[in-house]
Amino acid sequence: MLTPTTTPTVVRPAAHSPVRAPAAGSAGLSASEAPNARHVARCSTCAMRHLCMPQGMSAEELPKLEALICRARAVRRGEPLYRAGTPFENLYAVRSGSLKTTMAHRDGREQVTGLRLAGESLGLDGISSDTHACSAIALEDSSVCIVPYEALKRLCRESGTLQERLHKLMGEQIVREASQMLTLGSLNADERVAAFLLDVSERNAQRGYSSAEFNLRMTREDMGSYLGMTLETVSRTLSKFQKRGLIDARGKFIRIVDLEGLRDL
Amino acid sequence: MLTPTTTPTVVRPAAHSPVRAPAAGSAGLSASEAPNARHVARCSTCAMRHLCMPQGMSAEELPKLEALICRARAVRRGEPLYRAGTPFENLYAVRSGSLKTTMAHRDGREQVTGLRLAGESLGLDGISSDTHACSAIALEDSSVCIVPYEALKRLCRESGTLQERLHKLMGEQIVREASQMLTLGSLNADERVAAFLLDVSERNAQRGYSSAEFNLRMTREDMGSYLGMTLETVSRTLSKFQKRGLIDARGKFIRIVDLEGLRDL
DNA sequence: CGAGGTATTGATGGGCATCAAGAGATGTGG
DNA sequence: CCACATCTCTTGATGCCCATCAATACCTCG
Repeated sequence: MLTPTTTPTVVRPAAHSPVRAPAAGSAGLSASEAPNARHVARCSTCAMRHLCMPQGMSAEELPKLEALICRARAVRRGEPLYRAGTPFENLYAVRSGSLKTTMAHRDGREQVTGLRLAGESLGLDGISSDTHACSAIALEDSSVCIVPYEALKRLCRESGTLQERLHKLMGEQIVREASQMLTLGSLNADERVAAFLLDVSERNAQRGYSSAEFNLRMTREDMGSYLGMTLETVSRTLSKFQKRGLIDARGKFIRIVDLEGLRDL
Repeated sequence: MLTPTTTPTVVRPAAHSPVRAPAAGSAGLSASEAPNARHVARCSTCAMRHLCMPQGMSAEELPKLEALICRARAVRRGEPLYRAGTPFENLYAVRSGSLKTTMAHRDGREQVTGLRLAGESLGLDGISSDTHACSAIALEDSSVCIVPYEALKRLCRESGTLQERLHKLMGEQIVREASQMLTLGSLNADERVAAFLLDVSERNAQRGYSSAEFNLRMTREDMGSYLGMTLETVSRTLSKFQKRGLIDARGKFIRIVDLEGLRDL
């Protein structure tokens, strides 16, 4: 359902990336992105039937689902997919690229509350009040699948499998956020940065990308904001990890050298 | 649905509370708790039809819903309603009393991740993996309504209203947790404590209790854990607020004197 | 190439953790 | 009902982690 039509077999090399991540895995799905059809593209070779409903959805339900989700939208780096305060209509799944979610305090202070990588879902923050509580900003030129919420809800009433998927998706976000509360509330700077790197690594692995190296498109400031610390402390911590031989960081490209070492912080 | 059969008109005086909170509001619902029927009690005078589905549920759907939810469970202070790692089967709604949710880090460090007051729901942390990610511990002798999740899911497919309610409930938790991430990541000690007091105050108001004064059954340590600081800092901060005339705190009983003052921190 | 955003590294100070001691609250058993 | 043990809270003294300020180097893109 909210698994997008992305290409988990290939680590998309970043424009201007100093180092290229090698391909990893091989799920045998062909890419389907149409980078030139900018704002609305059909997911024609949509791999949905493989990716979205792995656990048995009846044959008659499938076409409805595909009809629902087969729209895509491109978002340029720095641009919002949606803004806090705007009406909630759609859920999204990241097809390619990555986005950050941010939330603002009453006084205007803004904080990064989440990072969404290719294959992950987006927009659940709008369900509670029909208005988005967060903004979603592209960290690089990205593409998302659009899932109209009202239509999805209707489908969920017809398909228990789909309902189950949606519930799990929400449940996962609840647990992920609680876990981030732990990070922010209990860990020191080193532990926070390590936890973050391990989290991204693991999520990459889950989507079929490399768990050992990746391009983190967030700035140090974004990371700091997400981790409740300053960009300087993030930078210092990464340098320290580098000196200790835990990671190999060159700007936004990060290679994890000693996974266990990071876990043992 | 997950609004329990509680009595929002009366502030239940705490045993051993030095000060009694006055009654507030008057929704005209009679209390229905049976404190002696310890472990399983029928919510016989269940006020569900008033509280749970305020936004139009069809007459034929109601009986099913009542049949589903009409079980209660008592939890003694300090006892778990459920523990992290145990199988997920039910959602809960707090009928009376209050509970904290806690989550443990890999190394065993435990942190309070939430506070649930009478009228609030509990257990969503189990949906994602069929296993609870958090533990729920009673802060005082409490009573909860039990809502079997599988049965609820089935009902949600028959009733769009119910489906909507469940989605909103999950969405609200997602936003609430994101908001707590802001608190932990961006605010200093004073601001955190103020934000917490204001949050509890507002939630009390929403449920028909007093927003100006309440018994916070958490210890200073629980509060500190929830707010990412030490119990000493919590205590100092409350004392400081007291000196400034912002609150009147006597142990666990707290009266908010200057709401605006707290907001303006 | 040059400008603006981004990252690194150093020096300094403050906010909050930590350690400590004592007062108060709570629950129990005689 | 009181005495005692235990938990909880308050307040003080000290030190450390990380924010802040600052300067420079580095990317990245027009």
